[in-house]
Amino acid sequence: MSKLLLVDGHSILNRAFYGLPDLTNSKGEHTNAVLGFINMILKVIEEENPTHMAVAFDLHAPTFRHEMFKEYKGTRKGMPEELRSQVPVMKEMLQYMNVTIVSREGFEADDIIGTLSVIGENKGMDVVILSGDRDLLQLATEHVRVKLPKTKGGKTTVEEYYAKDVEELYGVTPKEFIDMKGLMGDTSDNIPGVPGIGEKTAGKIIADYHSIENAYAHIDEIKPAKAMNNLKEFYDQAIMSKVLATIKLDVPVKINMDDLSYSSLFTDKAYEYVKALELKSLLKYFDGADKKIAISFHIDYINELNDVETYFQSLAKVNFFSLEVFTEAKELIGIGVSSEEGKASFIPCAMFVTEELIAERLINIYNNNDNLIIVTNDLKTVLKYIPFENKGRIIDTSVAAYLLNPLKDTYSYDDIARDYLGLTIPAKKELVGKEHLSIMTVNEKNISDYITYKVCIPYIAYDKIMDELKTHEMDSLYKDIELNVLYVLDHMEKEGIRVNRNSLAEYGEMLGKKELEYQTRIYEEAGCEFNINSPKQLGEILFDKLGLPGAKKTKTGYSTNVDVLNKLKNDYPIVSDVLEYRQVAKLKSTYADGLSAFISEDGRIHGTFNQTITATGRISSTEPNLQNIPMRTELGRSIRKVFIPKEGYVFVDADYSQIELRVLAHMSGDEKLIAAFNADEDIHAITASQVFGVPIEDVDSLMRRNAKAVNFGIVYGISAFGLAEDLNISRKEASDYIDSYFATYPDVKKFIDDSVENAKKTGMTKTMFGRIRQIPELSSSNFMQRSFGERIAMNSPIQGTAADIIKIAMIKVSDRLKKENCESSLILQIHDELLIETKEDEVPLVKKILVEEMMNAAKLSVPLSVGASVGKTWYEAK
DNA sequence: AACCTCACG
DNA sequence: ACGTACGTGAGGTTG
Repeated sequence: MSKLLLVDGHSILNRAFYGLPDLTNSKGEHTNAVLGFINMILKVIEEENPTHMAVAFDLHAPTFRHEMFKEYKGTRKGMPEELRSQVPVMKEMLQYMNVTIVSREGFEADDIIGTLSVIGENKGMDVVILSGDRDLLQLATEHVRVKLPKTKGGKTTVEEYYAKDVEELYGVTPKEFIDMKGLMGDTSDNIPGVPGIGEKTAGKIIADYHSIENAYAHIDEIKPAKAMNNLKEFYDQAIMSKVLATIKLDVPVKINMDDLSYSSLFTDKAYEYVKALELKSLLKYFDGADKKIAISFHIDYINELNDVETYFQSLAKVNFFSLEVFTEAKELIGIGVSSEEGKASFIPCAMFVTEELIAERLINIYNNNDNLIIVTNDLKTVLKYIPFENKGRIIDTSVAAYLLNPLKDTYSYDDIARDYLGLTIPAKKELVGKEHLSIMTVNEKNISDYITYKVCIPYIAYDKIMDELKTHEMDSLYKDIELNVLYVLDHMEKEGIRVNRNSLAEYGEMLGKKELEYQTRIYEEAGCEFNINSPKQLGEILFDKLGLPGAKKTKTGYSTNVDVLNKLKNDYPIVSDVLEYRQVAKLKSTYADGLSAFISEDGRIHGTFNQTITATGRISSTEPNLQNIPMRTELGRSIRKVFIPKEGYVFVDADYSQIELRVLAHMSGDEKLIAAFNADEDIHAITASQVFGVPIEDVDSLMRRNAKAVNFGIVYGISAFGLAEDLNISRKEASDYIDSYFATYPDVKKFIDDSVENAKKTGMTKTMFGRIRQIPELSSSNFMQRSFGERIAMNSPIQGTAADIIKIAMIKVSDRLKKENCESSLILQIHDELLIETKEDEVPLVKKILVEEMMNAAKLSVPLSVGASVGKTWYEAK
């Protein structure tokens, strides 16, 4: 079956332009729309496998009936030059890519697409139309499908419509859709329609009467009366609107379908042009073809114990190999090794080849060859099965790739291959999908491919990725901090934290009772039963049924968050009950019930600490999240009583005081802020005293509260709006606070200005220890996005440096515990806090180690203050 | 899957 | 005019 792909050129280019951040190459040419367009059609081509393809463009600048008009009409500035310049570039690129461009004097792209779709359909082809313009929905039939890409929150989803889908959505057929448009009009397309008839009424009328003409014939039946009268009066205008809205299907295109037959886009000429435009991310498609041929992948299975032993003997002689573990439900299925480009060996874990044997042999090999370097893409998981000692000779490519670009969601082998080798390798999901990975399935073609790629890619990518780290001056950050902290995290995960199961269950029951009490009261106060957990239902009860004031809207309905409810709670008992209910419901579901599901057989919770998630360099914690255990309210905080040390042990907990503000003082070099910290007093009070110019003893609680909010604001990337929101004051007042803050600490002002300026110049921020974070938002043409980028530029160096420092502290603490032969273990990190399960007789030593190593983790121009305390539960130790 | 809400630093 | 404080993860509802 042949398939015709028709692309609405201007419309898709337009979508790409507004959907992507501005992108310029070294010659200053804007290229985002071209890049987005190509990516879009590549994706569609991959999905659809068309046999024929054409792109339609309007011959002149788009006319009134075109989508693009909508976009630039809004600003009344015409098509932005950044986009205009990309139109001829795109056309040229398409020529090089063997894609036929169809344009015709006097006709719009819509009309050409409509005509071609009819021709294609008549020839018995499947037709796919790609456009950003909903008007093209009128072209949908049983065999013509319209694809509408939508960008929502940076992600592109594609809606697809056959005729029946249009009917389902609008209740009218695609042909009737034109009549509907004739009635409702379209201001952005200059289609007047009938006044007073909107989408709803139009849809209903056309659903009932199927055309404007027929509706007019039954004009007396039309409801509501307003619509009837207006249709009477504006009938001619309605008919004219219908004509305007109708896409022509009979353009004399003089195109032979054979001319549109699809062939590879990746021609030599296209390659040259892509290179000239510096569309780096596209080069892989051209390179990819070459490299795929250059590297052939192969896998061997080594099953028998004898062969395995022989293999390990040979492995002991090489100085470099990659290693991956393969597991199912936490059980080791086997290991994969590559010591030659593209060649993988798989050793299944079965019979005499036990997990222990594999681990023992590999550790031996590692320990007996000081020149050996092992590379893997997931070292922390490897360590769970093969507990290598940290000798600094095992490299984790995923952590390296994270340092090079911390903004990505995943750093799997396919990501590494794409980003560092320009290779397109199928992802695990494509190869394995939901299939079970097990000893039984490892020989299946798709699964053995998966194993091969996963094992081979780190081996091949190692050089490139280490080079990149050097180029970005992050080799020390990587080897001295990240690779070491990885072992600490591994240790923390293995240790876990002990939880008192019974106390946790009791805590949950207590919350359950409270939850029920509040629920009953709320139902009474509301006069009906409803789902309090549903913001939608709650909002309707509070603001519609009970008519409470202060309703704020979110995208989907009323906002019912704490800020809104807190303002109402004193006047309305139901609101304070809802707040209480929310609190206990949260504590019960997330913490009491949530945590108990994670308690292992050993009575401990072994969470995961993620090293490659955050944009700033912090660690994150999942399954469960042990970094957001309640603290701020007494009821919540009391859950910390169920976290207990093992027999003969206690907890020692230490945290940094105001580490981010101290980092700010150091990085900005602001004398006065540094002096404030050297005074070793309440920093918010001193700030208040300095900003408001009063002696510290005269600082009242309001002044301190304001100063504290400004301090936070500075760290978050100050904005008058945000501060005003937080303090519930006007923007003017907030702005005055900020001004006086900056007047007091001029070098802080200079520092954050420099941070933003530098980030705009380089596209990224850097921490004291060289950790980078790209900020694509900074080059956005969207004000909000750009402002967000600026705040990120202010915050990331500070939050990131603090993250670097605590990572250093973790390594130093952990090393020191080992050096002093302690049996105590670091078990949790909560951003500025470390928790050590401490053997009772080691308490004084552990306390000393924690405070010393945390304080000495970095040398700043202000002291790093650390507080430590001891307790029989986490609750007591805080 | 998207959204809201809320727990932590 | 734009309409948000920075960084996370999890549970619940809803479409």
